[in-house]
Amino acid sequence: MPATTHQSIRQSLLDRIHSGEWALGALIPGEVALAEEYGCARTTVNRALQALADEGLVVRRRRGGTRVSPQTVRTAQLQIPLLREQVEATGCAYGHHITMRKKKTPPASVRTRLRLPTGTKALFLETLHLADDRPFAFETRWVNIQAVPEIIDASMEHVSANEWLVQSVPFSSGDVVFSAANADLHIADALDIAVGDAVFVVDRTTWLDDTFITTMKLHYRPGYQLYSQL
Amino acid sequence: MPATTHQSIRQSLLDRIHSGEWALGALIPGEVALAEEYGCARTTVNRALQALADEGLVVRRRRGGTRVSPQTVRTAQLQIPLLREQVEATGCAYGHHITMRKKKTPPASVRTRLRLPTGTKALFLETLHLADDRPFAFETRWVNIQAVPEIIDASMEHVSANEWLVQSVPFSSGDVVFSAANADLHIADALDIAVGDAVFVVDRTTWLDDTFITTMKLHYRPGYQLYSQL
DNA sequence: TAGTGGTCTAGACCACTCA
DNA sequence: GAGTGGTCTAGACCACTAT
Repeated sequence: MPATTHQSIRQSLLDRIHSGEWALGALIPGEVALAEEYGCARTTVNRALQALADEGLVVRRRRGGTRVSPQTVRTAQLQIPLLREQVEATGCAYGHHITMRKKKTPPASVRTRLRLPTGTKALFLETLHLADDRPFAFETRWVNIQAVPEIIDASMEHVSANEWLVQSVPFSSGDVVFSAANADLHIADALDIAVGDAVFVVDRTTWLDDTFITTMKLHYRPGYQLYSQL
Repeated sequence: MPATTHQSIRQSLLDRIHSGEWALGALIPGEVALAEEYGCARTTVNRALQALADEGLVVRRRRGGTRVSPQTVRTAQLQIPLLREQVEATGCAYGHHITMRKKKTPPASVRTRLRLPTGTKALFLETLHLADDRPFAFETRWVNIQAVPEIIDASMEHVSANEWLVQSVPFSSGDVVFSAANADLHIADALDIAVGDAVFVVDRTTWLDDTFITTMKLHYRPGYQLYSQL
């Protein structure tokens, strides 16, 4: 006897979509009909369909009913784990080196993007992340001292700046940009690779309401892959 | 007077987290307490907290209560739009060229990964995607003819293989891998760039239950960025 | 074992939008 | 105007787990 939980109904509906019972773009029976078919309350069916809608698998409109999403492209969930976890997941020992740490005035390009007043100083950090003592990723970071004054006194010996911030400061919004670049001399030197080697680059900036918290740029050693399930 | 909708409660709870009322890792009042505070049914509070839990902002455990997630790293939602949409979003006209299309036996490396029986033929496609008639991305793709026989007769003049598949065939699971690579001669030639230039690479494979549907590899022209909100 | 979240129900009203 | 999804409520029982 099948349980009539919203999860089991979600799965059943999913199966029926995959089986071809409802083609891409086709109309699905209404909530009341499905509730009767499954022998449960409409609320329960609603919840199952809501879940599918959140995942982008169906499209719902009042009066228009529920349709199977006409396109199969979905949004991928990206994990973005801590660097330490990424390294440890490969079975290597994680370590890091702070190669630079100083208060200074950010260049105009950075300052305007972060909406900092002219003349403001920010904390600049360069960190080399290691896997089994070999370079894994090179990080450059700006931190807003006004927003996170505690960071000045934080010891970064055992916990990287990334990890310290993630465990200490909330943020309300942020963005990530992924790209590929040829290593310049500075990067190549830090990662111990050849100039021109293709490196995977991640740019991340976070905000708390309208105050800038931190921005970072990560250069991964060649061979790095970012994996995601659909 | 504030409406007591699950959305407004979600927002209010979010604000209280951002304001520091509840620090990272701190315990949030129980559902009954919050329901009383907001003057609504527990179900409504539950829904708001569920939403925050789905987004990874809070962690909930029976008997243990609800806590603000101790780490601010969240999962990013990646859009993965159609190439045509990516191109048109930049204000350019989209076009594509199929530079190769033939049935052939995939190499062992591909065959085993896709769990195809030895000797099986599959459809191999090479497509050049254009923005304003200039190369934008180069795609190589394998399609399982057994799973998608209709593709043999599909005209690809006006709709790319990518788009045709996305609009015609559902899938139940898939994976995406992002990486960076130096362009080899073949890629450089197709994209009209120099050998060694860093290209952004996307690998995507989709399945319907346990049958392989298609796998593709996309090489983007230098300068391409993948953007995502946190 | 007690307290928390997880879930289902039955009923109700509302908001949107298609015909 | 009618039919669909969107949502809230009040109550109930269950499942897990910290103490």
